[in-house]
Amino acid sequence: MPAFQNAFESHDHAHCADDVLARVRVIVQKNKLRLTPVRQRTLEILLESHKALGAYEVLERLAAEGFGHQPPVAYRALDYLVEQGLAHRIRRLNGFAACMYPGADHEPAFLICKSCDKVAETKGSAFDPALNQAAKTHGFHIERSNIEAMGECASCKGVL
Amino acid sequence: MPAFQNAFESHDHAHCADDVLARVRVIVQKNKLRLTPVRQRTLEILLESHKALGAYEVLERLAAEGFGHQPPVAYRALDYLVEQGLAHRIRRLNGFAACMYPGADHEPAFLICKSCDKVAETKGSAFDPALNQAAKTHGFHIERSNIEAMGECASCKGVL
DNA sequence: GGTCGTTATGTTATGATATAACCCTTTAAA
DNA sequence: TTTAAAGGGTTATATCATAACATAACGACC
Repeated sequence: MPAFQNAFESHDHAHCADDVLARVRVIVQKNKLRLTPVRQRTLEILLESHKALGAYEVLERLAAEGFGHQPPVAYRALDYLVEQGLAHRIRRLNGFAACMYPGADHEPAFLICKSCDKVAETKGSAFDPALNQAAKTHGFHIERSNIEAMGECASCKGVL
Repeated sequence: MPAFQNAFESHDHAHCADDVLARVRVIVQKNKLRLTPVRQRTLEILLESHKALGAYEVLERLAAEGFGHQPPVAYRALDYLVEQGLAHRIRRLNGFAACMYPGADHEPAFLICKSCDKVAETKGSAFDPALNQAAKTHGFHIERSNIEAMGECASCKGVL
């Protein structure tokens, strides 16, 4: 498993997505998750691109495919995926993205390209050292953390 | 200037806030910022506590003090402060907090206590090493980044 | 195989957050 | 002192998210 899933370079995306799905299947088995049809499709929709999707975008897709038409349908599926570590919330974009390292139990970090809107995930091995140090010193217990970095990817830099 | 502003321990907050304001005054002078009444008050309101405030909470306060009553009043003041580096947006909380290190040009990192809702800012010296490395390797140019860590502060851990 | 508590999925309605567009006033610079 | 730019107020609306409730599906158990 690579340490960095480069969403920005062109790649065999079908393989890329299938690879994630294959790992998801293992986790589903192992943890006895109930990856129901809505949830499965929601994850697949997220995996179609490396962009973060808003809940309402996902909802549109789900509705078109015969699932419910109301916001909670999408939010529930998305929240479930996030809880199970199969997706992440990208707060800066009010959106969601499939986790590229399902099962790896990591603190996610994201590179977000302001030009093409794509999102790449890195699997940070641990909490940021400086932050971790500060937390330790003052007795703060970190449960979860995430990093969102805005910038521009190589492809877009070349274009502009 | 300390490397970590501990919002969670009891402290002389009036001094703490005044200290920040004093540094802000220097920056305002140096950069010829227009810290108008709404903006100044908005910053002061943020500085009253170590909690992140929603735009509508700020708005209520401003309205009560004779400023405008509509959302853009608060959002404009808050956005200005963020642009000038005098405040930060805490996305996880849909809120804003005064910057504790104005003028220090840093990538902020936050410890957010889930129990008392207070927010402490650390002045990360640079981008997260792992993320920075990934970005470099793939030619991604990071412009801004921030870290938001959820957890529980020492005071709240003691209580629970 | 029924039954029963739990989980899932759908609904309607509403809450919370954020911005667009417009108009007048203030500011600072020519 | 005119004038362009920035500020601050408004109304209206867009966008994002959840509360509360009803029915259906699941799965553990006797």
